Amino acid sequence: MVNEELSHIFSDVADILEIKNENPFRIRAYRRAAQIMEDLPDDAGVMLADGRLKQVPGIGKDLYTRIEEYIHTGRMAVHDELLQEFPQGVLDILAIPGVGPKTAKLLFETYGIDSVEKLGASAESGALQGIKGFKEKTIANILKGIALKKSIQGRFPLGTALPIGEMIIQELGKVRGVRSLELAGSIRRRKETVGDIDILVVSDEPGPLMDAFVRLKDIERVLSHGPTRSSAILKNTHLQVDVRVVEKDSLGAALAYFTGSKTHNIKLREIAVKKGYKLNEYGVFDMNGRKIAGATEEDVYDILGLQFVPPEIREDQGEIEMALERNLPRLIGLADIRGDVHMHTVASDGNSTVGQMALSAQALGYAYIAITDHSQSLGVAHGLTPQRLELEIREIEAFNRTGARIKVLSGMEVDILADGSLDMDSGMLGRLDIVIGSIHSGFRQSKEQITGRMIRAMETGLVDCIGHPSGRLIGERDAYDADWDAVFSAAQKYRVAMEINSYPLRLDLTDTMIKKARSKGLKFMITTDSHDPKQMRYMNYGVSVARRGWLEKDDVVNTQEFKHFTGWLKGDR
DNA sequence: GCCGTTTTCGGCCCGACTGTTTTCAGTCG
Repeated sequence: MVNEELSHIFSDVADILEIKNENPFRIRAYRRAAQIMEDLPDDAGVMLADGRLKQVPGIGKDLYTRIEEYIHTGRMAVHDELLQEFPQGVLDILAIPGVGPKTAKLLFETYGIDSVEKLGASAESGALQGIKGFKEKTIANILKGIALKKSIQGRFPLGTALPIGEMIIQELGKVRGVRSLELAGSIRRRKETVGDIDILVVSDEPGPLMDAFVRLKDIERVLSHGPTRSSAILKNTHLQVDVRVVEKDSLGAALAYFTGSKTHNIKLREIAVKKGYKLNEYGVFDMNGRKIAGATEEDVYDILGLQFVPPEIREDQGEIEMALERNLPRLIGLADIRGDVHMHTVASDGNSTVGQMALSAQALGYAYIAITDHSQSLGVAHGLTPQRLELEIREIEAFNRTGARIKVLSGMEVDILADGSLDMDSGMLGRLDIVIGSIHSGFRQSKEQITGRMIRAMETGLVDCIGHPSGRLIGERDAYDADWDAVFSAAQKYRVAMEINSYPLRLDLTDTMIKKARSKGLKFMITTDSHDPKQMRYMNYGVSVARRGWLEKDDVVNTQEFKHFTGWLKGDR
């Protein structure tokens, strides 16, 4: 994906400029560009072609030209030239925790160390002894950093990090003197992957709290241990956890600061400066240094003249401008979901019966669910033949006669076959309350094939919703290469909803694709795709993604009460 | 390198921890 390539290149350029001790604001411009490329709502090449790239804030004349150059030639001269001066190995060294630009430069220019391997060998052989600023601890830290880097590859899925963060919060909550604990950082923004876990604590006894944290049994290594801030690496996952103690009357400012995103924060600070204030993690201060806000996040946003911005959309994607106009969307919440309408039973690859799934959903407060087992071509999942689907429909009808409060809809997650046809005869599908069409095979088809395939499925008029539309699995499989403009336009034409699949490794559609789909007027269904009653709890992940995609209650069909939801399914769209 | 109802030049966000420093630089978030 060209956006990721550009992000890496800009990040490399920023790194080398930093090693060269260049103008820090020029470096920041490149860093920001790297972030912007990652968050772009569409392919940079497409946005270049249709003129939208020119409008992107933070991409000025120079950066625009460089992006253009890369898209047309596959290279960027400034990047190539800088790599001539400082080879890739130096950038790898810079990526080691504890090694910054100054150290990398010194090691390379004075000692010719241009790879992590050489650095490791020099550290072990004692060759680094005697270099100014290098004593035993520094050298030991470099070796630890190299080992750590090897063990940590990339980011962690939200579904991994969030439960761990909540578990640590629970543990630390038992420590004497603790008044409140909050997750901050990208985990609070509910980004689909997170780099680390940030926790803020208000405590009457910070010292013991910090001691308790670094002694947690799940901690493998303590990186730092101070009176107000400590960092450690967890066993097994090698996730980094940062804990900070803040004063009660600074909690709001600290939450805002440590929740980020970085670009959102910088904008907030700029607004503060324009008003003659100073904003830091302790509060908002007037020109006399008097604190005028900080206890709650609401106060901080309010005194800056902004509407409160929900954490999930603090990505500097226009939310600050809208908050200034008090025009933010009212984001959907978990409590708005009335029914979970994509789940499996023992009939295909689930592990519970219709009744068990239904009663579990009822306990969660839902008014309705839909049973949507797989179709027959998905042999590995024991997909249903028409005869077995017939039996399942009867089983659902029988459950609905038991007098249970919850209503069960009959449905199917029918495979969209390689040619775009559906894996079940249309007569059967027509009898069902809800049909989700999904792709489970032929992921590597060409862009034209995949796009045409999805559109043909929608043209049948039998599909209510496209399941896990992009097909991506976080960290395992990229989204299909489809023409999403064409797919979403077809979905709009045929009034087909897009699923937001809450399964933690899917989270599909993604936040940026949701924004794009919504801009075409599409509706959504947030579902869990549960194969077990426990998995119904994943709904909060899907809702988080929807919030990151700026969705409101009315954008999501399964927020409607039963009568209206079934009305929508019957064609009242 | 970006950006602009005060500016096309001169601004651009802020603090904690570590290690080695006897007063601070480097790194990180």
